[in-house]
Amino acid sequence: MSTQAARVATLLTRGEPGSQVVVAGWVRTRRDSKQGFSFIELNDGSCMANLQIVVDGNVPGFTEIKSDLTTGSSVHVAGELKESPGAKQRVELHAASLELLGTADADEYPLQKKRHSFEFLREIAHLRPRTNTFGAIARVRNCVCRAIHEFFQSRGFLNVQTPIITTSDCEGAGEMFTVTTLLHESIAARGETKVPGPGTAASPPSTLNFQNDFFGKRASLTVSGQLEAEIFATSLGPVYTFGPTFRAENSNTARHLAEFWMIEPEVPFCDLDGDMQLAEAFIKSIVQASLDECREDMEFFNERIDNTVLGTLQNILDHEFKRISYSEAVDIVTSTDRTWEYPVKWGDNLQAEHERFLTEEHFGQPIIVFDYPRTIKPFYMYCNDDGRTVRAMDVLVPRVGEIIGGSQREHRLETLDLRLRECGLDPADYWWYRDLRRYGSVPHSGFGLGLERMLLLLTGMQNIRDVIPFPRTPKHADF
RNA sequence: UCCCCUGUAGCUCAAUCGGUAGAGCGAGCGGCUGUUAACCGCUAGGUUCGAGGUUCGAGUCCUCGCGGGGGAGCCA
Repeated sequence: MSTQAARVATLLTRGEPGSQVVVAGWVRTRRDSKQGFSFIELNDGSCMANLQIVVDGNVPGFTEIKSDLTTGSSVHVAGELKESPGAKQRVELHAASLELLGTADADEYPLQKKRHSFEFLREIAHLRPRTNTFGAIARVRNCVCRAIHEFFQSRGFLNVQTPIITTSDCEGAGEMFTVTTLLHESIAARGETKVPGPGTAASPPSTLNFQNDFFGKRASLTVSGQLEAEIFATSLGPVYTFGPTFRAENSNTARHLAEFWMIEPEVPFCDLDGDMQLAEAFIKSIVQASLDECREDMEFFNERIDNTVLGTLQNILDHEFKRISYSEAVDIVTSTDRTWEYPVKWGDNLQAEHERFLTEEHFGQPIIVFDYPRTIKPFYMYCNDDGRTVRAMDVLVPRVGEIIGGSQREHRLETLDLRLRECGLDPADYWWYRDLRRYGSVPHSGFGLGLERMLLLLTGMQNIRDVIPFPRTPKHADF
């Protein structure tokens, strides 16, 4: 085991026939021949494809362990790489030695040599990365994360770490998870020594005095790093955050998670037009990187998950995102002869059915809707001169819907205070946010991209719970 | 949180009007084969999600609970 194993991906693409190599991974399937030799499909997660191992019956110890080389077992193999006479692979490994590292009882191992439903695999999230689909998702997700950093770093953006525990309420972003130690203290006060685990019927005190809490005031898990990102953007130039985000909404859909990852750029001296340009270039760069760097995985998604994926992505690369104002969007939706479950009028939120119609049918490509009514948007968005709209924008894409939400920020102190009060908020609570407007205020803009929604777009997967390794949703936080 | 659907073998699903529990895949065994979604034969595998109820009789009908899916709202 002292030898560093080669990766299957490297061997399949660049492995030299005749070279001595060592590999390690998990058996996907084994086929035995009458002559006593076997074919083993070995997967090590480095790529979709398996490496075919040919094991002759006279390999030391092979006949003894052969029956244990079942789907899911792990092995360490050394041998010579040879050109393969088979049509489906360029090279194969002829084993000189083969060591069984761990068995996987075929009667019990949940992953069979057959197709499983995603619902079933979600129940065995600790094993699903061993499947083709979830391996591909993990690799694409990794590629996307790298592409995101590269996009911003190459443009001089600074990566800023905004807090996960926060006492600022980014109004409009939804319910927050409270972070508290008061439960521990109340339990200690009752003379109990152990804190009940999740799911135990702990009875919290009827009233919580957060002045006695760890932070001396109510603290929560962040729903957005935007307000803090603005601090650095108005000091250091363009910045971006890339971190986990938490929403305690009781949302039970294929597009919502209680814990998800969000990327939030914030750019000083930038208006909404610049913000929209940045959003479009950003999405296109991620799409391009996935197609360039994960070709095999992307073709798998197109073949086995959703055969419109590659077409949709190419369409995204080939066209400018269509920009329409909220007012135009309402006009289009109301002037079509379709009947809507929820009729819209100016001032209403666009419903999912309207957004889908616009991006999937009417335009057939990603669109950016901008200048929304101020009454349906949060306090921090820049107020237009018309007195009734704010400089907000949503990027809508086919099948997924809203993938980016952003805005130009209100940088005029008087207008900000007006809006805070209009939204029923106390300007005093936002004293540091207001200071950014009192001292050297500048126009600035930003947006948030949901990483998992981006992955839905890229992979064609239907459920957001399947594009994050360990999904957290109401009633679900296993693994 | 609301509306609709659903829960049967390890997995995916059948089971007519309420009348003896079935198939495919997977697994085990055997056969065949430089194989590769392998193929052929045989075998095993069930508290039909749980608790009540209606009925001579419940997988099937009713009530409640729990789980899963789809849609909606909230949003990324």
